[in-house]
Parts: sequence; C-alpha cells; structure tokens
Amino acid sequence: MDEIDELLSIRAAELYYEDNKTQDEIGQALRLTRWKVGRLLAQAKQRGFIRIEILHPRARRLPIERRLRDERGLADAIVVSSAGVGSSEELQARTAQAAADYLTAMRPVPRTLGVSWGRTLFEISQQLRNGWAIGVNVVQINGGVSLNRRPGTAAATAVGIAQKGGGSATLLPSPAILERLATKEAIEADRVVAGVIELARSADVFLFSAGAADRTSVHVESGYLSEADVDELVRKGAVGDVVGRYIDSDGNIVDPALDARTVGLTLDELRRAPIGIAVISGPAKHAVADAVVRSRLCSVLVTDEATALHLLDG
Amino acid sequence: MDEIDELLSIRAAELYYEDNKTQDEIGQALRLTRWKVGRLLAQAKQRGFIRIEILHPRARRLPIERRLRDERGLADAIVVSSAGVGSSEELQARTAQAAADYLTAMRPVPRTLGVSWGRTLFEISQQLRNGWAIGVNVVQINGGVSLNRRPGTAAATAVGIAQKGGGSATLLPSPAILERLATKEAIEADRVVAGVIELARSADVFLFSAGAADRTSVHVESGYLSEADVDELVRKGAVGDVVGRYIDSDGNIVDPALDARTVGLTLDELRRAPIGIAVISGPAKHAVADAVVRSRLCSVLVTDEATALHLLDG
DNA sequence: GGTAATCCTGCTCATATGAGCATCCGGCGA
DNA sequence: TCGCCGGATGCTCATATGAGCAGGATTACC
Repeated sequence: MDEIDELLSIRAAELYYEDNKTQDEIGQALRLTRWKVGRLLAQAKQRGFIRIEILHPRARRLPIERRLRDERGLADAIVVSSAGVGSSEELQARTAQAAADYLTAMRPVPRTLGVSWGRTLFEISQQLRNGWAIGVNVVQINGGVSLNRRPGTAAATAVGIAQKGGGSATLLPSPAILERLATKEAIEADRVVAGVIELARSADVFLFSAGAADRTSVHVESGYLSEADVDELVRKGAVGDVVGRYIDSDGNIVDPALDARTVGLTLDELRRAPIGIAVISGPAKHAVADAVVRSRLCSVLVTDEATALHLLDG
Repeated sequence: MDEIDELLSIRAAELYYEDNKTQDEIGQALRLTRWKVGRLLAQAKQRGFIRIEILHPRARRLPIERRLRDERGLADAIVVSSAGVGSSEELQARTAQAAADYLTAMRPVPRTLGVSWGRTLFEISQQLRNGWAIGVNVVQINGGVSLNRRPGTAAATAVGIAQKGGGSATLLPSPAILERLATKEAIEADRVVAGVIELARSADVFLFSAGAADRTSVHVESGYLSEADVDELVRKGAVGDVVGRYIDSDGNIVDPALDARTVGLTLDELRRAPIGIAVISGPAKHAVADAVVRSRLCSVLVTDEATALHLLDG
C-alpha cells in the first residue's frame, strides 16, 4: 500500500466513522468507486488505524477470551476491559463484578459452591445481587477464620454469598496455617472440621482467587506468615498462593513442610473439581495467574485485559 | 434506559465490534430480535459507550472542523487529531503537515502566496513536496531577515516553499522591528522594500502563524524584543503576535508605538486578504488562536484538536 | 518487445442494516 | 371494568455493504 492509498484510507475512515457518510458518498467526494472505498476502509481496519473501544466498566474483551480458551485450554475465560481504568482498585472492582456476573449467569445454577477468602472474594460477595441463585450452599475450602485484621471478613464473604443466593454457609473453623504439623493434623481430625472439608470436596463449583508472593499478601497481613517467611518462599521460587498454598511458576508446591501445615483442600483436590473459577487481576498477579492456568488449577479464569495479554504472550 | 438494557447494549457492542457478528447472530445469542439489537447498538453509540478513534498522524477531526466553520465563521478549518500524540513537537509536526496538505490541495492553485516566518512556517516549508504547485510566487509579508539565531531560516522558509512550488521567492529585506520610528519609515520608503510590500499586498493567499506572548517567542530569541518588553506587553493585555504585531484577546494592537516600528503588512491589510491561512497549534497558543479567529485575522485555520476545542468552549 | 504473473478495478448478487409504521402491552383515570 | 395513552416491539421495505469474479492494467522477467 503506498502513501497515497494510506492517506485516502484515512480520509475515507474520517468521513465514514466521524461524519457518518455512506461509502458511496465518500466515493463521490474522493472521486473513487464505492468498492474502492470499501477496500480502503477494510485496509485501514486491518492495519490498525481504526481503534474501536467500548468504554464501560462492564465491558469485556471477547477476542482475548477466545484466545485464552483456545490457546490455554480453559473451559471459559472472562476478560474485563482496562479501557479508561483509573486506579488498580477500579480494576479489581471490575474484575469482581465480572466474576459476580459469571456466577449469576451460570447454568445449571451451582448447588454447592466452595469458596476461599481474601480481598477479591470479599468484593465478589459484595457485588452479587440478592437472588443471584436459588438455594446455593456455600462452603469454605481453606482455613483462616480468626486471625484477620478485620475479623470476620472471611466469614462475611461466605455468608454474604450464601445469603444473597438464598442458601446457607458452612464455615471452616480453623486457622489457615498452623505452627506445628501435629496441631494441623489434630484439627483436621476433629469431627466438625473433617465434615466441612468433606463437604468442600463434594462442591460442584469452586471459586477462589490467588495471592501474589510478596509482603502485601493477606497471609502476612493476617499474621500467618512473617515478611521473612515470604522472602524465603520467593527465594525458593514461589510466585504466589492459591487457597493458602504457595506454588512456583509450574504450579508445584514450593515448601511441602509449610503446605502440610496448611488447612483446607489440597491443590490436587482443587484440580479435580468439575468447575474451578479463578478470579485474578492486577499487574502484581501476572506470574501467579500464569502458574494457575499453566498447572490447570482452574477451568475458568476471570481476569483483566493486561493479565490476559500477559498469559498469551508467554 | 435501565441497567439491564445498558448491560445488554454493552454485550451487543462487544459481539458486534469486537467479534464481527451480525446483528442477527447477536440477537440469537442474546435472545433478542435483530431490531432490538440494532436499537441497543444505536443507544450504546449515542450514550458514548463506543469510541471510534482514527490513529494516524494525518488523521483529522471533521466534526470539529465543521463546528469551527459553523460556529466561528471560518471559511475552512483543518483540525488534526491529537490521538496517540507523544510530544508537543509531534503535534507541531502534524499541524504543519496538515497545512502543507491543505496548500497542496488548494484549487485554484495560488499564484502569489504571502508568508510570514517562524518555527511553524519553516516546518511547513519542509513538509511540502516538490511540485506541490506549478509556478507559485512567494513573498514575505513581514520583516525579519537577518537577526535570527539560525540565520537564514526566514529566507529558507520562503525560498523552500517557492522552489518546491516551481516558482520564485521575494524576500523582504528588513528587520522585523526597528528601534526608531524614523528608521522604519525610511526603510519602508526604500524603493525595493516598498515594492516588496506592494507585491505582498497583492497576494491572493496569505500563510502565517501566530506566536504566544511569552519569553520563548521568536522575537525574544531573535533579539528584536527583550524579555522585559514581552512582560510589559503581557501586562498591557497581549496574548500573542501575528506577523510581529502583538494583539490582545480582541485582536487589537496592544502597543501602537511598537506596532508603528514593525515592518510588513498591517493586520487590517491581512484581514482584507481573499484567503488568510493561520497555522496555530499547541496549548501555549490557545489564547492567541482565539484572538486571531475572533478578530477575523484568518479565513482558514489549521490547528490541533485541543486548541480547536478550546476555541469552541469559549 | 513479448509474455506471463500479479494486482487492481468495477461489476453482479446476496446479505446486513436502518427508517418508518402498525401493533401490542402495561399503567392510569373515569 | 373499560378505554386511552405512551412507550416498546417486531414487521415491511428501501438502502448500504461485503463477497466473489471476470476483465484490464501493470510489472517482472525473458
């Protein structure tokens, strides 16, 4: 394409998209046939001179979703648009909104939903509308009830999701990570805890997020891990955690001893789930998102545009 | 429009613009009739959810051009897009390019073109292509030959425009501003100078830019004015200069004494021109652009998007 | 200079889209 | 309860657009 055609295609695009002229009118104005105008417009599109953006908090990026499904083997992918996003909080909110939308639209409606907890999950629970499901039972899939800085957000998350879905919540009454292996085994042997975990295993849908392996982690904030612990995990190759279990970029457990002291479903149990929905957004979580998808921890991914593009680049 | 329709219009827009589905297919997917889909898309457009941008250095903004013509009474307006612009140099280059394009496309081809000088004019002379006109005579309309920091740019501008247009240039051999009124009158009385000015008056098209009234002005750089002079002009209400003559926001001469010592066409002579093309871009020149348009110093304006919107806001 | 391959152009025809209009539905006053 | 009104809905029909194709121009190569 030479320069003259490039310029013509721009003039045509202006008249077509900004001035709402028909291709025929443009042809008359520029002394071209309408077919030529059509071809110029097609070329302008194809060469990327024309950008069409959908500016809305609920906008998604369907072509990227398709590529994620096809190239990364996901059962489903939801990618929210980053267009016009101001803060990372807004990105987080958009992603949580999209996750809530996805849950609401699920058919068949989930009967038993296993959930983790954290900032993302809490936001999802807030975005869900009353009546999003009819009688869904929510069960926590990992520990972490008491030690939160804002006590009760883990419980509030599960209960909120359940109430708005017209069902009840089953909490896992245990810390996330215990200091001694023996204590962890004792807790898991407890009849109530064992029952909850058993129920969790039977969930037909899991909903969880992932944390980045850095000092801002909720596990540090909650006091389950020290900053030095996290540094050590990173040194061993950790890129983040899923349901409290730290993984490397291939999705393998980084520190088996630590993992053995972590209460809740194991990653393999998560992998065997019929439907596992991971909700992961923000630049800090690119690496862990990649690990989650690569190691098939989820079958459905809800994320933002930048993270999705990162997954497709690799 | 309620929230459900808003969401549907976004989903429809995604399928239509990103996935290239037909409205009918979208209707099947979303369980709507194709007419409903059409209306949803129209609403999404109308409510501004859909933004179509043309990303190209030569892209223009036709709707803004139309408004400038209609609302500000210009014979013609060229507005270059600011989309994806990096530096103010790039904006300047785009505007100069657009001015060169406009000159090249002019019909009838100008026979005698009166030009001022400055950074913008020099850039236009560079952007013009060989053979942009057939035998155009270029004449300088204001003084300023010798005192430039880069000597000869004023001359190079006029000569370059003329040569590429297959014609010759007539330079105005005079400083821009003289220190004494008597000297200025003596120079204008000179046979050669008087002849050039007479020729300039007869030009069928004028091409000029405008300078901001600040210390970065070419008149300060060239030494015709001191920084203190400019400060004083600003104090008197100057917003910028056209062909070396400083005006206030209504287009009136700010300092008649200074103006009397300035060599070249007067503003009233400029206003009487059949076609006067002003090329003005950059945030620093919003005020002077407004003054130029308001006081009808030009009939054609070439500018950038931000400046154009500033003119329309007022 | 001749020939072939390639690209470009402008047609026919099928399809997609938008304008205008009759109809339907839900709310409201009599 | 009835009938009226305003807005939404889905039709008909005219128009706009895109795909495919045959002829013509242009270029590269011999």
